[in-house]
Amino acid sequence: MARYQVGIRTQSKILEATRELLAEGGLDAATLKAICERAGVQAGSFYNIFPSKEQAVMQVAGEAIQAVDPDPELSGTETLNDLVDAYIRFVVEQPDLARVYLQVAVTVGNDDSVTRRFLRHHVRRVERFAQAMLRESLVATQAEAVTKAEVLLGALDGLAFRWVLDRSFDFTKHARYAVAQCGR
Amino acid sequence: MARYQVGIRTQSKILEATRELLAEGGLDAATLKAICERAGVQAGSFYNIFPSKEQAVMQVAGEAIQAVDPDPELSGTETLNDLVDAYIRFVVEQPDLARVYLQVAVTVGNDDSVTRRFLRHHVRRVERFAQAMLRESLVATQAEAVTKAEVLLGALDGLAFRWVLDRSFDFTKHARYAVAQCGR
DNA sequence: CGACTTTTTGAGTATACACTCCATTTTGGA
DNA sequence: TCCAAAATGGAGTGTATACTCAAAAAGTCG
Repeated sequence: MARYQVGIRTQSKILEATRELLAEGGLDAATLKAICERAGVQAGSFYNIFPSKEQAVMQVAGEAIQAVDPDPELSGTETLNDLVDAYIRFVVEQPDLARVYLQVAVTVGNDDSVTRRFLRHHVRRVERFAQAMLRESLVATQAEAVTKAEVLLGALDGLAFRWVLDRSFDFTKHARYAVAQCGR
Repeated sequence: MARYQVGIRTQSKILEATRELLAEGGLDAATLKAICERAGVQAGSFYNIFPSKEQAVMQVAGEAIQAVDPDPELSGTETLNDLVDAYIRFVVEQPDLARVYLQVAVTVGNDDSVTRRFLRHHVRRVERFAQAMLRESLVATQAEAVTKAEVLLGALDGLAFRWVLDRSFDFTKHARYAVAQCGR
Protein backbone atom coordinates (compact mmCIF):
# COMPACT_ATOMS: atom_id res chain seq x y z
CA MET A 1 0.00 0.00 0.00
CA ALA A 2 1.12 3.54 -0.75
CA ARG A 3 2.55 5.50 2.22
CA TYR A 4 4.63 8.29 0.69
CA GLN A 5 3.27 11.11 -1.48
CA VAL A 6 4.98 9.77 -4.58
CA GLY A 7 3.44 6.37 -3.95
CA ILE A 8 -0.05 7.86 -3.73
CA ARG A 9 0.49 9.69 -7.01
CA THR A 10 1.63 6.44 -8.63
CA GLN A 11 -1.46 4.71 -7.30
CA SER A 12 -3.66 7.35 -8.93
CA LYS A 13 -1.83 7.06 -12.25
CA ILE A 14 -2.30 3.30 -12.21
CA LEU A 15 -6.00 3.52 -11.40
CA GLU A 16 -6.52 6.13 -14.12
CA ALA A 17 -4.73 3.99 -16.69
CA THR A 18 -6.75 0.95 -15.63
CA ARG A 19 -10.01 2.88 -15.88
CA GLU A 20 -9.19 4.13 -19.38
CA LEU A 21 -8.16 0.71 -20.64
CA LEU A 22 -11.21 -1.01 -19.18
CA ALA A 23 -13.42 1.60 -20.80
CA GLU A 24 -11.71 1.29 -24.17
CA GLY A 25 -11.55 -2.45 -24.54
CA GLY A 26 -12.80 -4.24 -21.47
CA LEU A 27 -10.81 -6.69 -19.39
CA ASP A 28 -8.83 -8.01 -22.35
CA ALA A 29 -7.31 -4.59 -22.99
CA ALA A 30 -6.33 -4.06 -19.37
CA THR A 31 -3.17 -6.19 -19.32
CA LEU A 32 -0.48 -5.49 -16.78
CA LYS A 33 1.87 -4.35 -19.53
CA ALA A 34 -0.70 -1.96 -21.00
CA ILE A 35 -1.58 -0.54 -17.58
CA CYS A 36 2.06 -0.01 -16.62
CA GLU A 37 2.97 1.55 -19.98
CA ARG A 38 0.08 3.99 -19.86
CA ALA A 39 0.77 4.87 -16.25
CA GLY A 40 4.50 5.31 -17.01
CA VAL A 41 5.49 2.80 -14.38
CA GLN A 42 7.28 -0.55 -14.20
CA ALA A 43 5.80 -3.84 -13.04
CA GLY A 44 7.71 -3.71 -9.76
CA SER A 45 6.13 -0.37 -8.85
CA PHE A 46 2.68 -1.72 -9.61
CA TYR A 47 3.18 -4.63 -7.24
CA ASN A 48 4.64 -2.36 -4.59
CA ILE A 49 1.18 -0.76 -4.39
CA PHE A 50 -1.33 -3.40 -5.47
CA PRO A 51 -1.15 -7.05 -4.42
CA SER A 52 -2.51 -8.15 -7.79
CA LYS A 53 -3.87 -6.83 -11.06
CA GLU A 54 -7.28 -8.03 -9.99
CA GLN A 55 -7.22 -5.65 -7.01
CA ALA A 56 -6.74 -2.62 -9.26
CA VAL A 57 -9.48 -3.78 -11.63
CA MET A 58 -11.83 -4.48 -8.71
CA GLN A 59 -11.24 -1.00 -7.32
CA VAL A 60 -12.07 0.68 -10.63
CA ALA A 61 -15.09 -1.58 -11.14
CA GLY A 62 -16.26 -0.74 -7.63
CA GLU A 63 -16.03 3.00 -8.36
CA ALA A 64 -18.08 2.48 -11.50
CA ILE A 65 -20.77 0.49 -9.72
CA GLN A 66 -21.00 3.15 -6.99
CA ALA A 67 -21.11 5.98 -9.52
CA VAL A 68 -24.22 4.61 -11.23
CA ASP A 69 -26.30 5.66 -8.25
CA PRO A 70 -27.25 9.26 -7.60
CA ASP A 71 -26.77 10.50 -4.02
CA PRO A 72 -28.14 7.74 -1.81
CA GLU A 73 -29.12 10.53 0.60
CA LEU A 74 -32.12 11.40 -1.55
CA SER A 75 -33.34 7.81 -1.64
CA GLY A 76 -36.98 7.91 -0.63
CA THR A 77 -37.94 11.24 -2.15
CA GLU A 78 -36.83 11.29 -5.78
CA THR A 79 -39.10 10.68 -8.77
CA LEU A 80 -38.69 8.02 -11.42
CA ASN A 81 -37.63 10.75 -13.83
CA ASP A 82 -34.91 11.88 -11.41
CA LEU A 83 -33.52 8.35 -11.30
CA VAL A 84 -33.52 7.91 -15.06
CA ASP A 85 -32.02 11.35 -15.58
CA ALA A 86 -29.26 10.45 -13.15
CA TYR A 87 -28.48 7.33 -15.18
CA ILE A 88 -28.48 9.33 -18.41
CA ARG A 89 -26.20 11.92 -16.85
CA PHE A 90 -23.89 9.18 -15.64
CA VAL A 91 -23.61 7.72 -19.14
CA VAL A 92 -23.20 11.09 -20.88
CA GLU A 93 -20.89 12.79 -18.40
CA GLN A 94 -18.76 9.83 -17.32
CA PRO A 95 -18.74 7.65 -20.41
CA ASP A 96 -15.51 5.96 -19.33
CA LEU A 97 -16.92 4.81 -16.01
CA ALA A 98 -20.20 3.88 -17.68
CA ARG A 99 -18.37 1.71 -20.16
CA VAL A 100 -16.41 0.12 -17.32
CA TYR A 101 -19.68 -0.57 -15.51
CA LEU A 102 -21.09 -2.45 -18.49
CA GLN A 103 -17.88 -4.04 -19.75
CA VAL A 104 -16.97 -5.41 -16.35
CA ALA A 105 -20.42 -6.78 -15.57
CA VAL A 106 -20.26 -8.55 -18.85
CA THR A 107 -16.64 -9.49 -19.42
CA VAL A 108 -15.86 -10.99 -16.06
CA GLY A 109 -16.59 -14.67 -15.73
CA ASN A 110 -19.86 -15.68 -14.09
CA ASP A 111 -19.90 -16.61 -10.41
CA ASP A 112 -17.07 -14.15 -10.06
CA SER A 113 -17.04 -11.83 -7.06
CA VAL A 114 -17.46 -8.85 -9.39
CA THR A 115 -20.55 -10.43 -10.91
CA ARG A 116 -22.03 -11.06 -7.48
CA ARG A 117 -21.30 -7.49 -6.46
CA PHE A 118 -22.93 -6.24 -9.65
CA LEU A 119 -26.04 -8.32 -8.99
CA ARG A 120 -26.29 -7.25 -5.37
CA HIS A 121 -26.09 -3.65 -6.49
CA HIS A 122 -28.65 -4.28 -9.21
CA VAL A 123 -31.33 -5.53 -6.84
CA ARG A 124 -30.81 -2.47 -4.65
CA ARG A 125 -31.26 -0.31 -7.73
CA VAL A 126 -34.44 -2.16 -8.67
CA GLU A 127 -35.77 -1.55 -5.16
CA ARG A 128 -35.13 2.17 -5.47
CA PHE A 129 -36.83 2.39 -8.86
CA ALA A 130 -39.77 0.34 -7.58
CA GLN A 131 -40.24 2.64 -4.58
CA ALA A 132 -40.31 5.70 -6.83
CA MET A 133 -42.92 4.01 -9.05
CA LEU A 134 -45.11 3.25 -6.02
CA ARG A 135 -44.79 6.82 -4.75
CA GLU A 136 -45.99 8.09 -8.12
CA SER A 137 -48.81 5.54 -8.22
CA LEU A 138 -47.62 4.25 -11.58
CA VAL A 139 -48.34 0.83 -10.25
CA ALA A 140 -50.71 -0.82 -7.81
CA THR A 141 -48.73 -3.43 -5.91
CA GLN A 142 -45.19 -3.82 -4.62
CA ALA A 143 -44.74 -6.94 -6.74
CA GLU A 144 -45.78 -5.21 -9.94
CA ALA A 145 -43.49 -2.30 -9.11
CA VAL A 146 -40.53 -4.66 -8.88
CA THR A 147 -41.39 -6.31 -12.19
CA LYS A 148 -41.84 -2.94 -13.90
CA ALA A 149 -38.57 -1.71 -12.40
CA GLU A 150 -36.70 -4.79 -13.62
CA VAL A 151 -38.05 -4.19 -17.12
CA LEU A 152 -37.14 -0.51 -17.12
CA LEU A 153 -33.64 -1.15 -15.78
CA GLY A 154 -33.22 -4.01 -18.24
CA ALA A 155 -34.09 -1.60 -21.02
CA LEU A 156 -31.71 1.08 -19.73
CA ASP A 157 -28.83 -1.37 -19.37
CA GLY A 158 -29.62 -2.94 -22.73
CA LEU A 159 -29.69 0.47 -24.42
CA ALA A 160 -26.48 1.53 -22.69
CA PHE A 161 -24.80 -1.62 -23.88
CA ARG A 162 -26.09 -0.95 -27.36
CA TRP A 163 -24.31 2.39 -27.12
CA VAL A 164 -21.08 0.71 -26.00
CA LEU A 165 -21.14 -1.41 -29.15
CA ASP A 166 -22.06 1.52 -31.40
CA ARG A 167 -21.09 4.92 -30.10
CA SER A 168 -23.25 6.74 -32.62
CA PHE A 169 -26.38 5.31 -30.96
CA ASP A 170 -28.46 8.02 -29.24
CA PHE A 171 -28.72 6.63 -25.74
CA THR A 172 -30.40 9.68 -24.19
CA LYS A 173 -33.28 9.75 -26.65
CA HIS A 174 -34.05 6.07 -26.26
CA ALA A 175 -33.72 6.11 -22.48
CA ARG A 176 -36.21 9.00 -22.30
CA TYR A 177 -38.60 7.10 -24.55
CA ALA A 178 -38.32 4.04 -22.31
CA VAL A 179 -39.27 5.92 -19.16
CA ALA A 180 -42.06 7.81 -20.93
CA GLN A 181 -43.57 4.45 -21.83
CA CYS A 182 -43.64 3.54 -18.13
CA GLY A 183 -45.47 6.67 -17.18
CA ARG A 184 -48.77 5.56 -18.61
CA MET B 1 -11.81 -29.23 -44.02
CA ALA B 2 -13.46 -32.53 -43.18
CA ARG B 3 -13.85 -34.93 -46.12
CA TYR B 4 -14.22 -38.40 -44.58
CA GLN B 5 -17.13 -39.53 -42.38
CA VAL B 6 -14.95 -39.67 -39.30
CA GLY B 7 -13.73 -36.15 -39.97
CA ILE B 8 -17.28 -34.84 -40.18
CA ARG B 9 -18.12 -36.48 -36.87
CA THR B 10 -15.04 -34.91 -35.30
CA GLN B 11 -16.11 -31.53 -36.66
CA SER B 12 -19.51 -31.92 -34.99
CA LYS B 13 -17.95 -32.92 -31.69
CA ILE B 14 -15.68 -29.87 -31.79
CA LEU B 15 -18.54 -27.49 -32.60
CA GLU B 16 -20.68 -28.98 -29.84
CA ALA B 17 -17.89 -28.62 -27.29
CA THR B 18 -17.27 -25.05 -28.42
CA ARG B 19 -20.96 -24.18 -28.13
CA GLU B 20 -21.19 -25.61 -24.62
CA LEU B 21 -18.07 -23.83 -23.41
CA LEU B 22 -19.10 -20.49 -24.91
CA ALA B 23 -22.49 -20.85 -23.24
CA GLU B 24 -20.98 -21.74 -19.88
CA GLY B 25 -18.26 -19.15 -19.59
CA GLY B 26 -17.97 -17.02 -22.69
CA LEU B 27 -14.87 -16.66 -24.79
CA ASP B 28 -12.50 -17.04 -21.84
CA ALA B 29 -13.75 -20.54 -21.15
CA ALA B 30 -13.44 -21.66 -24.76
CA THR B 31 -9.70 -22.31 -24.82
CA LEU B 32 -8.25 -24.70 -27.35
CA LYS B 33 -7.30 -27.10 -24.59
CA ALA B 34 -10.81 -27.05 -23.09
CA ILE B 35 -12.47 -27.52 -26.47
CA CYS B 36 -10.20 -30.44 -27.40
CA GLU B 37 -10.58 -32.13 -24.03
CA ARG B 38 -14.36 -31.91 -24.11
CA ALA B 39 -14.51 -33.06 -27.72
CA GLY B 40 -12.14 -35.94 -26.91
CA VAL B 41 -9.70 -34.86 -29.57
CA GLN B 42 -6.10 -33.65 -29.82
CA ALA B 43 -4.87 -30.30 -31.09
CA GLY B 44 -3.62 -31.85 -34.32
CA SER B 45 -7.09 -33.10 -35.17
CA PHE B 46 -8.62 -29.74 -34.45
CA TYR B 47 -6.28 -28.01 -36.87
CA ASN B 48 -6.81 -30.67 -39.48
CA ILE B 49 -10.40 -29.44 -39.66
CA PHE B 50 -10.42 -25.79 -38.61
CA PRO B 51 -7.78 -23.28 -39.75
CA SER B 52 -7.98 -21.50 -36.38
CA LYS B 53 -9.85 -21.46 -33.09
CA GLU B 54 -11.48 -18.24 -34.20
CA GLN B 55 -13.12 -20.05 -37.14
CA ALA B 56 -14.84 -22.55 -34.84
CA VAL B 57 -16.00 -19.78 -32.51
CA MET B 58 -17.25 -17.69 -35.42
CA GLN B 59 -19.24 -20.62 -36.75
CA VAL B 60 -20.97 -21.23 -33.42
CA ALA B 61 -21.58 -17.50 -32.93
CA GLY B 62 -23.05 -17.34 -36.42
CA GLU B 63 -25.46 -20.19 -35.65
CA ALA B 64 -26.54 -18.37 -32.49
CA ILE B 65 -27.13 -15.09 -34.27
CA GLN B 66 -29.16 -16.84 -36.97
CA ALA B 67 -31.17 -18.81 -34.42
CA VAL B 68 -32.47 -15.67 -32.70
CA ASP B 69 -34.73 -14.98 -35.64
CA PRO B 70 -37.92 -16.92 -36.25
CA ASP B 71 -38.49 -18.12 -39.83
CA PRO B 72 -37.58 -15.18 -42.04
CA GLU B 73 -40.26 -16.50 -44.42
CA LEU B 74 -42.99 -15.06 -42.21
CA SER B 75 -41.40 -11.64 -42.16
CA GLY B 76 -44.11 -9.18 -43.13
CA THR B 77 -47.10 -10.92 -41.57
CA GLU B 78 -46.26 -11.74 -37.95
CA THR B 79 -47.45 -9.76 -34.96
CA LEU B 80 -45.29 -8.13 -32.31
CA ASN B 81 -46.38 -10.84 -29.92
CA ASP B 82 -45.23 -13.51 -32.35
CA LEU B 83 -41.80 -11.93 -32.49
CA VAL B 84 -41.45 -11.63 -28.73
CA ASP B 85 -42.77 -15.15 -28.23
CA ALA B 86 -40.17 -16.39 -30.68
CA TYR B 87 -37.41 -14.70 -28.67
CA ILE B 88 -38.76 -16.14 -25.43
CA ARG B 89 -38.91 -19.60 -27.00
CA PHE B 90 -35.36 -19.20 -28.26
CA VAL B 91 -34.12 -18.36 -24.76
CA VAL B 92 -36.13 -21.07 -23.02
CA GLU B 93 -35.65 -23.89 -25.53
CA GLN B 94 -32.09 -23.23 -26.64
CA PRO B 95 -30.53 -21.68 -23.58
CA ASP B 96 -27.04 -22.65 -24.70
CA LEU B 97 -27.30 -20.86 -28.01
CA ALA B 98 -29.01 -17.92 -26.29
CA ARG B 99 -26.16 -17.64 -23.85
CA VAL B 100 -23.69 -17.82 -26.72
CA TYR B 101 -25.60 -15.06 -28.48
CA LEU B 102 -25.28 -12.73 -25.50
CA GLN B 103 -21.86 -13.79 -24.29
CA VAL B 104 -20.30 -13.43 -27.69
CA ALA B 105 -21.83 -10.05 -28.46
CA VAL B 106 -20.45 -8.90 -25.19
CA THR B 107 -17.20 -10.75 -24.68
CA VAL B 108 -15.63 -10.19 -28.03
CA GLY B 109 -13.59 -7.04 -28.37
CA ASN B 110 -15.26 -4.05 -30.00
CA ASP B 111 -14.68 -3.34 -33.69
CA ASP B 112 -14.36 -7.06 -34.04
CA SER B 113 -15.96 -8.75 -37.03
CA VAL B 114 -18.31 -10.62 -34.70
CA THR B 115 -19.44 -7.35 -33.14
CA ARG B 116 -20.12 -5.85 -36.56
CA ARG B 117 -22.07 -8.92 -37.57
CA PHE B 118 -24.06 -8.74 -34.35
CA LEU B 119 -24.89 -5.07 -34.97
CA ARG B 120 -25.85 -5.65 -38.60
CA HIS B 121 -28.18 -8.39 -37.45
CA HIS B 122 -29.56 -6.19 -34.70
CA VAL B 123 -30.67 -3.41 -37.05
CA ARG B 124 -32.43 -5.97 -39.23
CA ARG B 125 -34.19 -7.26 -36.14
CA VAL B 126 -35.21 -3.72 -35.16
CA GLU B 127 -36.66 -3.21 -38.66
CA ARG B 128 -38.74 -6.35 -38.34
CA PHE B 129 -40.09 -5.33 -34.93
CA ALA B 130 -40.80 -1.81 -36.19
CA GLN B 131 -42.77 -3.13 -39.17
CA ALA B 132 -44.91 -5.30 -36.90
CA MET B 133 -45.61 -2.29 -34.67
CA LEU B 134 -46.69 -0.21 -37.66
CA ARG B 135 -48.93 -2.99 -38.94
CA GLU B 136 -50.65 -3.09 -35.55
CA SER B 137 -50.90 0.70 -35.43
CA LEU B 138 -49.14 0.78 -32.10
CA VAL B 139 -47.29 3.76 -33.41
CA ALA B 140 -47.89 6.61 -35.85
CA THR B 141 -44.67 7.13 -37.78
CA GLN B 142 -41.87 4.96 -39.11
CA ALA B 143 -39.36 6.89 -37.00
CA GLU B 144 -41.27 6.33 -33.78
CA ALA B 145 -41.64 2.67 -34.63
CA VAL B 146 -37.87 2.31 -34.90
CA THR B 147 -37.33 4.08 -31.59
CA LYS B 148 -39.96 1.95 -29.86
CA ALA B 149 -38.48 -1.19 -31.38
CA GLU B 150 -34.99 -0.26 -30.20
CA VAL B 151 -36.32 0.23 -26.68
CA LEU B 152 -38.21 -3.06 -26.67
CA LEU B 153 -35.27 -5.01 -28.04
CA GLY B 154 -32.95 -3.23 -25.61
CA ALA B 155 -35.23 -4.39 -22.81
CA LEU B 156 -35.38 -7.97 -24.10
CA ASP B 157 -31.62 -8.19 -24.51
CA GLY B 158 -31.06 -6.53 -21.15
CA LEU B 159 -33.44 -8.96 -19.45
CA ALA B 160 -31.89 -11.94 -21.21
CA PHE B 161 -28.48 -10.83 -20.06
CA ARG B 162 -29.82 -10.43 -16.54
CA TRP B 163 -30.86 -14.08 -16.81
CA VAL B 164 -27.37 -15.08 -17.98
CA LEU B 165 -25.93 -13.53 -14.83
CA ASP B 166 -28.59 -15.02 -12.57
CA ARG B 167 -30.26 -18.13 -13.88
CA SER B 168 -33.05 -17.97 -11.30
CA PHE B 169 -34.34 -14.78 -12.94
CA ASP B 170 -37.73 -15.28 -14.60
CA PHE B 171 -37.00 -14.07 -18.12
CA THR B 172 -40.34 -15.10 -19.64
CA LYS B 173 -42.45 -13.18 -17.15
CA HIS B 174 -40.45 -9.97 -17.54
CA ALA B 175 -40.28 -10.23 -21.33
CA ARG B 176 -44.08 -10.59 -21.48
CA TYR B 177 -44.47 -7.58 -19.20
CA ALA B 178 -42.18 -5.54 -21.45
CA VAL B 179 -44.19 -6.23 -24.58
CA ALA B 180 -47.49 -5.66 -22.78
CA GLN B 181 -46.24 -2.19 -21.87
CA CYS B 182 -45.69 -1.47 -25.57
CA GLY B 183 -49.22 -2.43 -26.48
CA ARG B 184 -50.80 0.67 -25.03
C1' DC C 1 22.71 15.58 7.86
C1' DG C 2 21.66 10.70 8.85
C1' DA C 3 18.99 6.69 9.47
C1' DC C 4 15.21 4.28 8.17
C1' DT C 5 11.45 3.21 5.01
C1' DT C 6 9.27 3.36 0.76
C1' DT C 7 9.56 3.38 -4.10
C1' DT C 8 11.56 2.27 -8.53
C1' DT C 9 13.88 -0.26 -11.93
C1' DG C 10 14.39 -3.95 -15.02
C1' DA C 11 15.72 -8.37 -15.69
C1' DG C 12 13.87 -12.87 -14.63
C1' DT C 13 10.24 -16.82 -13.64
C1' DA C 14 6.45 -19.79 -14.33
C1' DT C 15 2.43 -20.67 -16.79
C1' DA C 16 -1.15 -20.76 -20.26
C1' DC C 17 -2.14 -19.85 -24.69
C1' DA C 18 -2.84 -20.73 -29.90
C1' DC C 19 -0.73 -23.14 -33.11
C1' DT C 20 2.84 -26.52 -35.78
C1' DC C 21 4.92 -30.71 -37.24
C1' DC C 22 5.28 -35.27 -38.54
C1' DA C 23 5.29 -40.13 -37.85
C1' DT C 24 1.54 -43.32 -37.51
C1' DT C 25 -3.07 -45.01 -38.21
C1' DT C 26 -7.46 -45.01 -40.50
C1' DT C 27 -10.48 -44.38 -44.35
C1' DG C 28 -12.76 -45.38 -48.64
C1' DG C 29 -12.71 -45.69 -53.63
C1' DA C 30 -10.66 -48.26 -57.66
C1' DT D 1 -6.79 -55.87 -51.74
C1' DC D 2 -4.12 -51.87 -52.43
C1' DC D 3 -2.95 -47.17 -52.02
C1' DA D 4 -3.33 -42.23 -51.91
C1' DA D 5 -5.59 -39.07 -49.14
C1' DA D 6 -7.38 -37.86 -44.70
C1' DA D 7 -7.33 -38.06 -39.79
C1' DT D 8 -4.95 -38.65 -35.42
C1' DG D 9 -1.79 -38.45 -31.37
C1' DG D 10 1.25 -35.99 -28.89
C1' DA D 11 5.42 -33.72 -28.23
C1' DG D 12 7.20 -29.23 -29.38
C1' DT D 13 7.32 -23.89 -30.63
C1' DG D 14 6.88 -19.11 -29.88
C1' DT D 15 4.61 -15.59 -27.45
C1' DA D 16 2.00 -13.08 -23.99
C1' DT D 17 0.56 -13.19 -19.53
C1' DA D 18 0.73 -12.18 -14.35
C1' DC D 19 3.93 -11.89 -11.05
C1' DT D 20 8.83 -11.86 -8.31
C1' DC D 21 13.16 -10.25 -6.69
C1' DA D 22 17.20 -7.73 -5.27
C1' DA D 23 19.81 -3.84 -5.88
C1' DA D 24 19.63 1.07 -6.35
C1' DA D 25 17.27 5.54 -5.85
C1' DA D 26 14.34 8.65 -3.59
C1' DG D 27 11.40 10.24 0.11
C1' DT D 28 10.45 11.30 5.24
C1' DC D 29 11.48 12.97 9.60
C1' DG D 30 14.23 13.39 13.88
